[in-house]
Amino acid sequence: MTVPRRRARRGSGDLLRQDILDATEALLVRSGDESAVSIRAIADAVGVTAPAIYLHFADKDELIRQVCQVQFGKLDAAVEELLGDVQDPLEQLRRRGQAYVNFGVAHPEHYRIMLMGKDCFDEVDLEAGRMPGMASFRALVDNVQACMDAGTFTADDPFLVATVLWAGVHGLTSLRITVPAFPTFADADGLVDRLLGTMARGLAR
Amino acid sequence: MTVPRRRARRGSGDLLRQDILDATEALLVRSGDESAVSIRAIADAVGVTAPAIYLHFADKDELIRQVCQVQFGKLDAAVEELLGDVQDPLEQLRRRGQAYVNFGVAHPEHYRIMLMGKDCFDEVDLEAGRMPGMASFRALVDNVQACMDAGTFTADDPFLVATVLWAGVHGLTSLRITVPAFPTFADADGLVDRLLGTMARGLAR
DNA sequence: TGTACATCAGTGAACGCGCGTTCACTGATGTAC
DNA sequence: TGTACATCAGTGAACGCGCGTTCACTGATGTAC
Repeated sequence: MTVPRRRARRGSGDLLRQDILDATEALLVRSGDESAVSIRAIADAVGVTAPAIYLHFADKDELIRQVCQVQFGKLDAAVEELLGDVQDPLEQLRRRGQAYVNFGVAHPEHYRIMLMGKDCFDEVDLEAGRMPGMASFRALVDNVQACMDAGTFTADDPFLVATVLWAGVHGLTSLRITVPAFPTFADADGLVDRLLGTMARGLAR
Repeated sequence: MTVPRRRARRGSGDLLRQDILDATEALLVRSGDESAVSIRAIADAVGVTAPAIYLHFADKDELIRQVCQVQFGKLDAAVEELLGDVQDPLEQLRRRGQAYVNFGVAHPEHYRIMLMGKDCFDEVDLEAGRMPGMASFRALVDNVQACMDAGTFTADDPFLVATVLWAGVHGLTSLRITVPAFPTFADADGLVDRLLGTMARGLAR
């Protein structure tokens, strides 16, 4: 254990809970993948023994899932922030894509867990339509709709169009994560623009 | 061990080698992911004890890598086969995309290992430009070039354009693998066509 | 045709390891009288 | 103000497990004489 932790005051047990979440995220960032992040390593990073984790989370799965949800929130925030006060819906779309890819490449391990792993989504959540990241997707759908309303895109099912756009941007993100050495990935930003430009042109009226 | 194996004749040790490769692939298909496929499970499936594996492969990594390479070959073959004798380069491109996605969705675990895992590519291979699947990508580049030559696409760097197309198709493939329950994935084939149609239109002259 | 011997495919048992999780416990903290 | 007690955050040791890998070996197969 790096440095043992002082015990929390009574009724303040939840402080540790937050620290566990933070430490788990930090370990995921550093060590790479989920299976490399053990309960013992997390406990050690927090300055506590392994069983203490179970005072705050039912099991490892629940802990990891919570971390994922937080990450989806951060992705959302990153995208919205880069949008700034841009009004043009097409430019919004472009920025959305850029922010998405940038986030994924900057947090490859989180992106992996969120969208490239197994059991990314709780079955219960899925069935109930409460998929994490769904809010973000809905914002994309609205953006596509705005492009159609503005006459920039041909009128079409915005949900389907958004899926296609998402696929493209996700494809670029995940390939940059798994095959970073691929030659054309050198000019990364250019590639996103190119992808979105191509798609926008294909969707244009 | 399900059913013990008869020992190979002298000089025929390589028979087991092939059986090990096959069994590993089969286990990957069934059980899902790499870490779930253990040396012991492989040996058991072949009808042999675990140490026997090491007579044919230096370690687990090498075994898995070999399986991956075989899979890349199969993906290649699947794509080329669906091409048939189509001449129109744009239609070729469309079929290429369809075959790619179909292969990925039909062999999700292999696709995972090939293009969604960590350490997909041997560093040595990468540095030498001998990336598995590179042959397949080059064929895509040629196809794009053909589209340009035919005047279907605007003249451009075919390598970059191929990257963008790959990203799109890979995105769709991998999302269908990780988030199969996503609503718009119901009409799977339609989605590939839509994606490729949009991109083709965006690249058109 | 028979026998001694080298080869080599494969075995059986064990190694050390790290994992998630459990369980009985300790001891600091706060509360009641 | 002091003391007994309940609470609860966290500990220490251990559980069983499956993993990749090693190592000394066995015994069938082929070969030389």
